[in-house]
Amino acid sequence: MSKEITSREQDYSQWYNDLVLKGGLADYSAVRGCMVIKPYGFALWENMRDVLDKMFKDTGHQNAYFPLFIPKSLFEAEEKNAEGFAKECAVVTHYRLKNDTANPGKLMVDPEAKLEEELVVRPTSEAIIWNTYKGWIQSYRDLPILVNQWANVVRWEMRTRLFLRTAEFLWQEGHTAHATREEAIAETQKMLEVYADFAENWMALPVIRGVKSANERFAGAEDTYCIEALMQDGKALQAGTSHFLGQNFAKAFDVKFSDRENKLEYVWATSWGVSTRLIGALVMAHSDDSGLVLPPRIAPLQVVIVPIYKGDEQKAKIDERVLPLIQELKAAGISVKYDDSDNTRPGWKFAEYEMKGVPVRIAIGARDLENNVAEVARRDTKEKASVSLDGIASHIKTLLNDIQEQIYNKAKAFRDANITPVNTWDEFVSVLDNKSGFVSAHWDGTGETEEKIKELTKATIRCIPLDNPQEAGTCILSGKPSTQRVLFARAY
RNA sequence: CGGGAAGUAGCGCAGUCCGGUAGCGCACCUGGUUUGGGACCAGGGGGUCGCAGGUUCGAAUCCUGUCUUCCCGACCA
Repeated sequence: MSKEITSREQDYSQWYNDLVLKGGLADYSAVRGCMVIKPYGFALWENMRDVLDKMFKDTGHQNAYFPLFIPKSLFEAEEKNAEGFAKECAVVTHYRLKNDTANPGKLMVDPEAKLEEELVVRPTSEAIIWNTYKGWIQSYRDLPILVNQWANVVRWEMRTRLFLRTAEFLWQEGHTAHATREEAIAETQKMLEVYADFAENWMALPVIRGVKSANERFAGAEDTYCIEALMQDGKALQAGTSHFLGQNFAKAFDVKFSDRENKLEYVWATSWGVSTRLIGALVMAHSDDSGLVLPPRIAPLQVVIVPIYKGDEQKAKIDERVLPLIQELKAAGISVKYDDSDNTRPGWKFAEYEMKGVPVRIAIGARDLENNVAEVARRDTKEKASVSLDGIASHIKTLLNDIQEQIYNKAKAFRDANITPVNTWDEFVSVLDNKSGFVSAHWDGTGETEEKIKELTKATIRCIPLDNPQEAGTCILSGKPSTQRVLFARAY
């Protein structure tokens, strides 16, 4: 089967779909808007999950698990949050099916099994968690509560895209409770930094740390912090969010604690999450027209070895040299696969592993053995080099680190080259239409202006960068005075 | 949810207008030759034509409904 990939230039959306499908990450399913994550894609997610999970635990968090279903009355308790999600909630109304007597062999919803109270399938878990926290918290001695859960959530999206926006997706959601405002804000910022660290150092994805405008804020939050990444087509993608929830949920669920002076106070809250959407970001940030390009630190498979031989005798000699090499690489903590299957030829394997984004390929043939070398090819640049078999394991280890760094540097150079400061409306529109990427511009700080800009250009404020330099200027649309630039972009 | 397109073997497609034995390439199986960028020869298997109704002697083909996907829009943390 030939697996041609649509080029980015020809059709960026189709290129993305081709990569996800042909790279073996995911498949469509029989359920509208829901995808099947295939073993290779799930292995990638597991690697990401494991790293993040360790980071959460290293910062004092513990995992727990809360129910998938949320009684409607709990869900609606925090009004803004409920309102924000209401339009995309799946709702369970019945608990039983029965045989359809009018239609033999078919089932129907049993009208007598209607639920007394409908259950909302969680689009996020603040409600059920804060309802639970009420029972866990009495005194300041019970705080902080630092809990995370790995879960699936459902948001009934109108238009879905593999990994980027699906009706059901996997994520983690951290939910913490604190005695003071300051501590909660510090937690929000700390977790944002964990996300940024993960994105940059593991996914090789440069991100901008920032705060959302009021319009883009999480429903029910006082402040939403985010990391924003730039894709190769110049569109921005929100890669993670961390919310300072103030006392909104504590008030909605009546969660109070006695402080040291025995005064009753409402608890301060945060929540933060990243999802399988990160896989979409990974694909779009690094890959090329030959397939996926995965950063070595989270690639499901770091090295593939392809033998090239004529006849069993040569194959045996190659095995003799390769098997110890595999042990050596594994001992160095490198994941490796020896693809000596005989049903495809080397050229096919080369193309296949390029499609799957395996960072390093080693090809070994009879000629190489004579010269005590192997051909080492790196996926990111497709450069090939002849490398001595003596000490090749340490060479590979260095190479993997180098690839990780190069991928990051390349993405960062692209990102930095696509943050364009503008001072006039004409420039603003022109950059969005002709260059795209982030546009750094003055904004008067009002929701009305932001909304108007969105209507006119489809660009939204992605974030107000943290540590943003303050400078006097005038809003590109309204001309009103502004104290700082913010980042606009068209986004996923 | 609106507009457009598509669904026929695992994948990519032809056949549909004009109803009459379901085809091609790749993949798969067997045997052989091969193996440094998607090998070749010979033989072989596999499809209730997305699903459900309808029209007809007869439906992949015509009609109705429905599901899934893609593109564009609306919506979206």
